[in-house]
Amino acid sequence: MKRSIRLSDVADAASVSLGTASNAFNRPELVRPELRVLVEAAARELGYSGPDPKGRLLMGGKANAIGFVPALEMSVANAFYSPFLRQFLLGVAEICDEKGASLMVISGAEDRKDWAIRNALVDGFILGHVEEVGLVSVRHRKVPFVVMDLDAGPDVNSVRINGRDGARCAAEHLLGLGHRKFAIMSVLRRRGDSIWHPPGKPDRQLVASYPLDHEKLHGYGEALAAAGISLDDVPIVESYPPSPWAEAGAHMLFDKAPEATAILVMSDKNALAVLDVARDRGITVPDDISVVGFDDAPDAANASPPLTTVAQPLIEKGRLAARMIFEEFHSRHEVLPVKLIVRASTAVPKAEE
Amino acid sequence: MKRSIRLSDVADAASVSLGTASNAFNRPELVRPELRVLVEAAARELGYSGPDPKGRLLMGGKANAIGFVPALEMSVANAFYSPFLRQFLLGVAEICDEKGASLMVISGAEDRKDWAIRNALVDGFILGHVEEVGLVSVRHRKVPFVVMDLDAGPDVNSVRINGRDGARCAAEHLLGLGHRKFAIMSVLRRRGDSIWHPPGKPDRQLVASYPLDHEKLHGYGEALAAAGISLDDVPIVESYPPSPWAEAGAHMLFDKAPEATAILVMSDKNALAVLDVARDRGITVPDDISVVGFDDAPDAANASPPLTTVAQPLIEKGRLAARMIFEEFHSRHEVLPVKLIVRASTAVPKAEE
DNA sequence: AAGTTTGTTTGAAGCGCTTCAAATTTCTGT
DNA sequence: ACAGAAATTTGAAGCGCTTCAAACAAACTT
Repeated sequence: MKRSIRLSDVADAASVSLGTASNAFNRPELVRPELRVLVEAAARELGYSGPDPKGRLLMGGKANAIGFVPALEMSVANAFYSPFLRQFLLGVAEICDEKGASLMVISGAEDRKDWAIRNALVDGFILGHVEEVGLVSVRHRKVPFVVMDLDAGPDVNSVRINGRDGARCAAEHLLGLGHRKFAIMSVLRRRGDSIWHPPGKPDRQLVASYPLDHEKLHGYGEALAAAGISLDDVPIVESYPPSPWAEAGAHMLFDKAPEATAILVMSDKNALAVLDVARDRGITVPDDISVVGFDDAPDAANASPPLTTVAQPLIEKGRLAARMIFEEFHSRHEVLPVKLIVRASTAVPKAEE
Repeated sequence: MKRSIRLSDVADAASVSLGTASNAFNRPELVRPELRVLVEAAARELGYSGPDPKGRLLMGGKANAIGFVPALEMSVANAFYSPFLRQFLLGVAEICDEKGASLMVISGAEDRKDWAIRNALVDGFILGHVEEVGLVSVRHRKVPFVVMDLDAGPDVNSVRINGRDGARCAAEHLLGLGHRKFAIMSVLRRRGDSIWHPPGKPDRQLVASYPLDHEKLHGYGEALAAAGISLDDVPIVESYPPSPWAEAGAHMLFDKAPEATAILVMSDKNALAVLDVARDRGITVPDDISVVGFDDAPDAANASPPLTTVAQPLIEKGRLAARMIFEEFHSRHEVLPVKLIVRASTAVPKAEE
């Protein structure tokens, strides 16, 4: 097959003009039936099977697909592996089905993500937890896009959850139970050893966390402040959630902050690791220590003990993001509410002995 | 923005030829540094940010993505919802990551699937459990593709599991335990009431099942035949796996074939429903009846009782399929082995009373 | 200084298709 | 049978970019 057959070949073979051949395929009602038959016959004869989408695309066509860009440190596989992303993408997929559009998970290791975004054949983007670099590339594409859990300026569509609120509720719940000694576990964004932030230093900064986690930190801080506790006096550990890093972080927590009676964790993945490590060390949850997570991951409810956590409407988040693309919203900012789900990993603190 | 800026505008502004401008972006080493800077300046000036992939594509470019086409009756959401597809796609995604390609889940309700395939901007296709119609469209695209669990002729790449083998093992396992009274539950492909195939009629045909399920049926038949039991004498029910259809099928089974001591189920989703219904009806598995599934879905191991099933290497299947696309295999047919996983849903039959 | 090389830039020819104004044919009504 | 309306068809102009042979320049040779 030296050169593939194209529409003009078919047109010639059927002795009609290129325009008519095109219509025969795309707007058959405009061409006389007998001619249409002629064109179809010629096409069959030549082994031609409908216009190549590549050509159509150029002439102002849509790709009929939207792209999802995973966070910088993630890959395509994460979309099918991470329960978090899966739920979110389920929501996105629902809307895609509704609109008849395909969903493309954009590949690309960190250094190629930029290239991938610039070259993806899609009509719009949903950006996972991007950092600046992704934003720059996607802006260049001049297609609608929306970012998740990030305020990237007033002109950038975004869908976020109210992390601050959720965190506040979580902390208030524990305070209400009587806890006064806390420790916080945040999410380290990239693979690496857990980072320890000892209490007592004012204005500590998280090292490599998602912007949303900074919000959560404020939320915790607010609630604690209202109870007269300064965030500065609470130890914080940042841990990369995959095993074994999360476990290492949990150990760090138990080792360096043995006095804490309650742990505020910013992700269920980390929280579940805390539960595991606690069990290994013979620490009973919630009798010895309370743990509250964030996200309400699918397995949080089945953990032992079932995890108290802050649920976020992942599917709804996905739906909303997708709608923003398809309906070409502008400067739209949605902040979704979260909800504290009390399960069995929290209880009143053990009486001082 | 009346008309978006294009490469030729930049070329003009920088007073260089279109070709040079193109090179400045794509093969900078070919153009003198000072000129390159000039072009870049002009681009920045005009707000132009790199060649539009649409243009590039036409000139023999790759889309840098492969497409996955879900079974006719499925949608994009299934890719993130069904544990089966998710595992499979995880394997596909791994290879995509390796190759730096994106993964597109092709949308399309039944009547638009054809259109979607013909217009998807991808370099190759992986076809879920397609029926003929998908095959026809994808063939037209003249790009590499591979079909799953289907022998679509010697010239069509395929990745399959050895369903016959798996089914045979499952049946042999039950025969080995001493079972002689069987019932079979197959997978109805489309939404609809369960279909009952009473025993005794020779040459019964499944109504709307996957080709793979026909293979499985043969496998069951082989094993039974070796034990002197004719497949014709085994009742069969076909059920659509989602709730509540599977449950209805299970009820049908218990109602119409109460004598069976063992149920051979062709999918874990259906098998889990059988387990549920049995519990509801006060039938104890495996004491009263044995159940064996197929696929080893993620929750099969956590069912109560844990389900005996035939595991298939889903991830590996995905990897293999993806590799076939990227490495442009021709006429390659891989048949992957399956493995019986004995758990607690099977036991020796209850002694006759 | 004429003849080679080597390094750059240009111009034009596509890639495969859609669109639309203008030209042509067919149909209506009388 | 004929003007005017309606239905079809045509031809040409792009869509935005890449490629490649040819043209040109500057740097070497002998």
